[in-house]
Amino acid sequence: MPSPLVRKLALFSPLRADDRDRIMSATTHLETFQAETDIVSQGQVPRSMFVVEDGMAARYRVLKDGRRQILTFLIPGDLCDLHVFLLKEMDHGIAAVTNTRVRALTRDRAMAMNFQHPRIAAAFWWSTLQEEAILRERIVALGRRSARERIAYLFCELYWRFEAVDLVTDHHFSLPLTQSELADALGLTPVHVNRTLRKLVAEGLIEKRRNSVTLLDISALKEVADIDRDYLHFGAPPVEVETYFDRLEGNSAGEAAAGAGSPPA
Amino acid sequence: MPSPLVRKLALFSPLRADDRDRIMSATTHLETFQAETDIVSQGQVPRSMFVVEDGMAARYRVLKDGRRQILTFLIPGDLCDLHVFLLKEMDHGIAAVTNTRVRALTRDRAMAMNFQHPRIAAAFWWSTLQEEAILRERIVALGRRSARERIAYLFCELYWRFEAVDLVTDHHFSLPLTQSELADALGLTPVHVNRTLRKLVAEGLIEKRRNSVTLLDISALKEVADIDRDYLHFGAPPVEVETYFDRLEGNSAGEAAAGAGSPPA
DNA sequence: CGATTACTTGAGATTATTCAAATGAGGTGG
DNA sequence: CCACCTCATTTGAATAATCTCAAGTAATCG
Repeated sequence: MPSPLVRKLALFSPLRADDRDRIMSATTHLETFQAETDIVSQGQVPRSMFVVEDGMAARYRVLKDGRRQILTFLIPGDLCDLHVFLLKEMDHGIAAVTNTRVRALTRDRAMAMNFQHPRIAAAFWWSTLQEEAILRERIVALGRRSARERIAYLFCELYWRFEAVDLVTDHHFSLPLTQSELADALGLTPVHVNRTLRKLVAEGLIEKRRNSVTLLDISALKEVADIDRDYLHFGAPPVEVETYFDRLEGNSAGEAAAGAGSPPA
Repeated sequence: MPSPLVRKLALFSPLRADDRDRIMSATTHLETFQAETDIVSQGQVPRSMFVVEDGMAARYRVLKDGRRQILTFLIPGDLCDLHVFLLKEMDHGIAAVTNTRVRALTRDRAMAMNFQHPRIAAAFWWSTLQEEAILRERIVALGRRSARERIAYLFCELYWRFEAVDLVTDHHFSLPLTQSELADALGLTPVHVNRTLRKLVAEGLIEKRRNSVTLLDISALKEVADIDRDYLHFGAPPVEVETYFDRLEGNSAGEAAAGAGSPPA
């Protein structure tokens, strides 16, 4: 049984078996966080990065007066704060939404993998880019989509992301979020989320149980939200990337970090 | 006269003189884009990445029915789509807001610099991380801040970013955005931007001319928006980063890409 | 079972939008 | 220099979306 991380990376990255093994063996340490607790706190200097094994977490920020905005949800397979070693402190927090298990990865090991194994660096980078694309889509949603469209959008996104790590069965996936949390993610009020949600239910587009959803009509939801799966950038990287790594390994297995600042073209 | 890129990188990155030279000499090709034209279009497969030399550009997405959301503004010194070589097509477009000059950087050169010079890779990465932080802050603004707070937030952000590349004099900087563009960035209507803007003017917090703003009372604006400069992550990286690179160069000037998957600790 | 938390529903208040029209600034050609 | 044009800004009034407050219902947990 491959970890969700490996499952997700397999969808896009130029990783090879040995790199996958490296990642696997660097992330053996499992840690569990109770629901509602911080995995990383805002302002903290993080000591390690991690991969979500199961459960669900959320990046969030709170304003002084208590208003909260959930920035992203982290689901199994998501790499988290790979990069953080370059920054001094977290500008947001990460909290477990449900009980969540994560695999920790120390700063040192992450840096070593990142700077010594180009294919791993590329995979890490792809992951960051997907995260960025997810943030952009959220901005579009909050800035220009109605409440109804926002819910449709978020459900589509989560559906596709869960699907990518094999956690969807028959259009149904686990979604342990309260309406209040949905509201904080979508820039709405819990009350308004409630009304809008149950309108979608009434129309037969979705089915909502306490800890899960079923998307009964995905193409209708896509239509409502005006969204397409492409922004998640699943799918193999461009061929040139593979070519590039082959060339890099071919001509410099032992000197990739040396000169050669100029390109072959 | 250093380019704005180098000026910006100097604020945080572990780059050394030789790396800076590499970047400079890889980005000699200047290109000009007229206002309102696309620098990169949505759906396009980008052939190169670039650095903004002067002018202003915006990442944006448009929905089928014409609603537009501006995601980020690109100002001089901003590195743009470093990463893009890993992805197949753009999920958004980048348009020049005013006449804008950019320095192009081919895919090959960018990949070479990124994978063969760890300090450059780190600088690129930092830049991506800052971009991500900017996106997060925008999400907080659109999701949980009022119109008034959003404008205050955006002006603070641009102020700090322009300041970082020495483009602020006496609390005053160039801002060639129409109220309509501001609206598309902030998830509001032009009309509402107008009213809110002139309230801020009336209160003496800002001064707005056709193509520029003066922030008359930044601490009041920060208060209004409940925002702090820290999220932009300007400032030197943590010491461990510098230590890491020293070690990396010390023990493997010519074999950084070889084995050594396990960390020293 | 009682306590707590999540969800549901209603009614009125707000914020921001839409539509429409007027004003102002900058540029162009005569 | 003026008449004219265009585009951005400003203002007004009516409307729609969403929020707030408040109360009630269902579900969960010890």
